[in-house]
Amino acid sequence: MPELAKGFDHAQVDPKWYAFWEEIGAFRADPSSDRPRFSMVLPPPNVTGSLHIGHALNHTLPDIIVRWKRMQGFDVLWLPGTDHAGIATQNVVEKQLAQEGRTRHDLGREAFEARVWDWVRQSKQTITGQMRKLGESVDWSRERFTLDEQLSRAVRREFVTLYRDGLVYRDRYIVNWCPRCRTALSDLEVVHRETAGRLYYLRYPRVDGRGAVTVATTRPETMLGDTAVAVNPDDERYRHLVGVRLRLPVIGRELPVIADAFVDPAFGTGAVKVTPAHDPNDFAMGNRHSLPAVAVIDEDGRMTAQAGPYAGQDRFKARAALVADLERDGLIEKVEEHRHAVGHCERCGTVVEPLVSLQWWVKIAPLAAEAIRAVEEGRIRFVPENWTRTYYEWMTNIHDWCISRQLWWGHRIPAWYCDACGGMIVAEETPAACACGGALRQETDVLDTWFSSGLWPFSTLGWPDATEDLARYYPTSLLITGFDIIFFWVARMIMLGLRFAGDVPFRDVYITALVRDERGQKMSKSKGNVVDPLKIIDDIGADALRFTLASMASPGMDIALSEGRLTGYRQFINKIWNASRFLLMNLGGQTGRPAVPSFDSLALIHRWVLHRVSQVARDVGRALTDYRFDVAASLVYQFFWHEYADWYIEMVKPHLQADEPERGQAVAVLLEVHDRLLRLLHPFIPFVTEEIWQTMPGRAADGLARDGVHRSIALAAFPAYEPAWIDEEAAAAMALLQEVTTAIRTARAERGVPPSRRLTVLIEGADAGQARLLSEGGEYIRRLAGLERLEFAASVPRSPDTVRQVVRQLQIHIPLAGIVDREAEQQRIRKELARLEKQLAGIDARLANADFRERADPDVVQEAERQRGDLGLQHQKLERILAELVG
RNA sequence: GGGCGGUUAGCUCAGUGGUAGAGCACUGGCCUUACACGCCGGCUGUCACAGGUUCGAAUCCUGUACCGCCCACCA
Repeated sequence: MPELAKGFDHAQVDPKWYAFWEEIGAFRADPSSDRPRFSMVLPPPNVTGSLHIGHALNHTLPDIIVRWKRMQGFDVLWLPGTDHAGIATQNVVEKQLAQEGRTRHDLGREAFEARVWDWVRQSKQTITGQMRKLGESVDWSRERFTLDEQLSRAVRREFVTLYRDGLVYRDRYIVNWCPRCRTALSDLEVVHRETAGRLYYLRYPRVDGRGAVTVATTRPETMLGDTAVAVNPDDERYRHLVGVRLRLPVIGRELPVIADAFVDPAFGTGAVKVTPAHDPNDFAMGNRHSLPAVAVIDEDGRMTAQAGPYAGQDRFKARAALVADLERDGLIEKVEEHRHAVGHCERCGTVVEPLVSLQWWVKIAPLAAEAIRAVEEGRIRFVPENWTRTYYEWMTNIHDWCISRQLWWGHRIPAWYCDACGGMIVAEETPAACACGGALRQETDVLDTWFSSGLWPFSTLGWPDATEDLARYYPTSLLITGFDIIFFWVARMIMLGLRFAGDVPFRDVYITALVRDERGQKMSKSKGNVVDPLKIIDDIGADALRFTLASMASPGMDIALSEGRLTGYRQFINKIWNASRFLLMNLGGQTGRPAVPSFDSLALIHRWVLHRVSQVARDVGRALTDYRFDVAASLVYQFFWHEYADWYIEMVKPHLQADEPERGQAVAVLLEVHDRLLRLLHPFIPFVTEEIWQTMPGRAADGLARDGVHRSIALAAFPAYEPAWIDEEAAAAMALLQEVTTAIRTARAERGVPPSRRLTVLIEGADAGQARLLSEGGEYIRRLAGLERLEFAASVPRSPDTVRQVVRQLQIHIPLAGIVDREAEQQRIRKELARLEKQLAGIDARLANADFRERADPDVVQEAERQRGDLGLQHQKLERILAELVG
C-alpha cells in the first residue's frame, strides 16, 4: 500500500529526486532524436558567485519552460555553465591575498593564475550545487566554462577573424581607467553616480598682463594638464579673446584660447579649460585642434612628474592642496556647490580616471548595423516588446568597444610582438618565432569577459568546429535573462552570433524583471535587505520559492518579493501534499491504473472535473506559450485548491464509500485527474510532484520514456486539452449546486447555527430541469451544507421562523425555530435589496440609453437584459419576503 | 538632457473598453478522521489627480503630481 509521510519534508525529498534525475539522464539532450528540438543556454553565472534571488528568478522561469517543453515531447537542451568573470573573479582572489598581506605581484602571473584556478574549482562546486538545489533541469553532461580549452579556441578564432576583417584594432585613445583595478574598462563597466561636488572658478591670467580669463571646473587638479582654454565661436563675450595666450598658474605653461562649438556658453563662465589627457571631451577637442596631451595623473591615480609640486601625490590629496594654494594666490574667483554624475568602477566602486592609453578595440558600427536589422526584420523578438526600443536606443548610439584589460585572469590576447623588428603577429595558435627570426613576446593584456560570453550560445555547442550539437541546437529557441545585461550580453550575442554562427543566437528573448525587497527597494548588501534564496529554500523548500517567483513574474514589472506570498504558496504545497495523501488513503488496495470509464456513463461531478481539468490544461499551455508565468501559476493554483480540493474532493467522498462500480469509477477519475494535475504542476514545483507521482499506482501510460519505462514525472506527458471531455452542461449543473450550497452555508453561518445542527431545507420555484438536478445532487448539498433533509415544493407556507435565501429564481427556505431574529432578518434583506437596487440602477440606466442599444455589441445588450431580468426577479422575491417579515 | 515603467483592498500584486479580483493580513464560526500550513462564512476599494475620446474608461488619449529604473563625454 503506497503511502505518503504526514508532512512534506523538502530537505529530505528534494536532493533524492535531483540525484535520481541525473542518474537516469532525464535532462540529457539527444541530438539523434527524431523529435522536434527546443534549446536554450543558461546565462552563465559568475563562477565564483553564489546563487542570489535574481538568479533564482532567472533560472526558475526557463526551467518551467524547459520542463514543459520536455513533457510536450521536445528533445530539449538546456545548457549550463559558468563564466570566468575576469575582473570580478580577479578582485575576489586579490582580496583574499590582501588578507594574507600579499598582492598578486608578490606571486607573479603564473602563480596567481594557479591560485585563481584553485579557487574557481572550489567555487564552481558551490554555484552548481545551488543550481541543483533549485531543481534546474539542465544537461550537466554539456556543462561549459568560458575558459575551457575549446571555448578559448573559439575566443581566439573570434579575435583573429575580427582583426583580419579590420574590426579589431589597437590604438592610443582615452579610456575609462580604474586606478584600483589598474585596468581599462568599457563604457558599460562604468556606473555614473550622482555626487555632490564643487564647481571651482579658476582665474588664468593673460600673458600680456591685460586681465584674466575665468574657467569653471569640477576637477581643479586636472588643470595641471591643461593645454588650452576653449570658448564657443559664437560667444560675443569671448570672440575677441580667441588666439590670446594665457599663463597656466602653478605650471607656467602658455595656453592658447581656442574656439570650439562644443563649448556651451551657458555653463559656468562659458570658457572651458582643456585637458586632453584626462577628459574624453577635451581629448576630442585636443584632436580637433592638435593640442598636446599632458598626462598629470598616472595609472595608480597619483600625480605624475608633469604635475610640478604635486608630483607623487594622490589625485584627491593633490586637489585639496592645489585648491588651497590657488586660494592663497587669489586665483579662485568662487566655488559653487554642484551635483553631477561621477563615473565609478562597476566592480570596486573607485572613481574612474579617464586616461590616454594603448588598448585593443572592436569597431562596432558594422556589427551593430546587422544586429539592428535582425531585430527589425523580426528574426528576434523581445518579450515584453518594449525592450526593443531600449535595444535600438543603445545600438544606435554605441561606441567602439574597448576589449583589452590589464588583468591576469582571462583569455590572453593572441597577439605577439617582435622586439627585433617591431612587428606584430595575431594568430590563433602560438607562433614559433617572428619572420625576422626574432623572439616573440605575447601581449600581456587579457580580453573583456563579455568578449567570450558573447559567443556563449554557439561556443558552448562546439563552435568553431562544425559539431552535431551546433547543427541541431543553434540557433537556440529562447533566451531568458535580466534586463541589466541586455547591453553587456544580449546585444553582443546578437552581434557576434550573426557574425560568426551565421544566424541569430535565439528567436525569443524574455527579459525578466528585477527582484526587489518587500518594500520595493532594490536589494543591496549595504542596505542589508538582501533576501537569500538558499535560506528560503532551506526554510520552505525550492518548490514554494519557485511557485512564488512564477506567480509574481508579471511581464515588465519588478518583483517585490513578499513574505506573505511565500507563505501562501508554501501552504499550497502543503495542500497538494495532503490532497495526495487523501487520494492514496482511499485507493483501497488499488495497484494498477484503472481505465476511466466512458465519459457519458460518469456521474455529474466526474464529468465536471474532467471538463475543468481539460480546460485548465489548455489555458495553462496558452499562458506558458505567451510567457505568462503568473497567469499559468494562478490558473493551476485556483483550480487545484478552489475547485478540485474544495469541491470535487469533498463531493467524491461518498462515492469512495460506496459499492462497486460506483467506487471504482470514482477511484479511476480521481487518479486520472490527480495525475494530470501533478503533471500540470510539475514544471513549477518539480520536487513535490515527483515525490507524490512516484507513489501513485500505474503511472501515466502516455508519457515519454527514455528506456520504455515511465520512470519520472519529468518525462511524462504534459496534460492535453481533451475535446471529448468538454461538457458545458455539467459545468452549468455544478454551478447551480454550488450556488445553492453556498447560500445555505451563508445563511447558517450568519446566524451562528452550529455545524452539528442538521437542518431541513425546502426549495421552492425550481423548474423541471432544476428539480431533477437538485434532487439528483441533493446528496452533495446535504453533505456540504450540513442538512438532514432537502425537499422541493411548488409553494412553501410562510413562517416567521424560516430564513429565506434567493438563488436565481429559487427560494430556499431554512426553518430555524428559535434562531430567527425578525429584526436582523429585515435588516439583512434591506441591505441585500439596497445592493440589488444599486446594480439595477446601473443596468437600467444603460438599457434606457438608446445609444447603448444601438451601438453596443448585441451580445453585450443581450447579456445586460438577461442580468436585468435575473436581478429584477431576485429583487421582487426579496421584497415579498421583506413584506411578509414586516407584516 | 534623452528613454522607459509604476501609482488598483491594510500589505504584495493580477486585471488593457462592458461596471473590480487573488494571496497574505483582518474578522465570526468550526479540531466535519487529507490538510488548523486546514474548513465554512464575512469585512475592506471616489482603481493617484484633472481634462478628453466613447453608448460605456481601472482599461484608450492629453496634461499634472509623486515614486522608480535605464541611458548620457556639458566642464
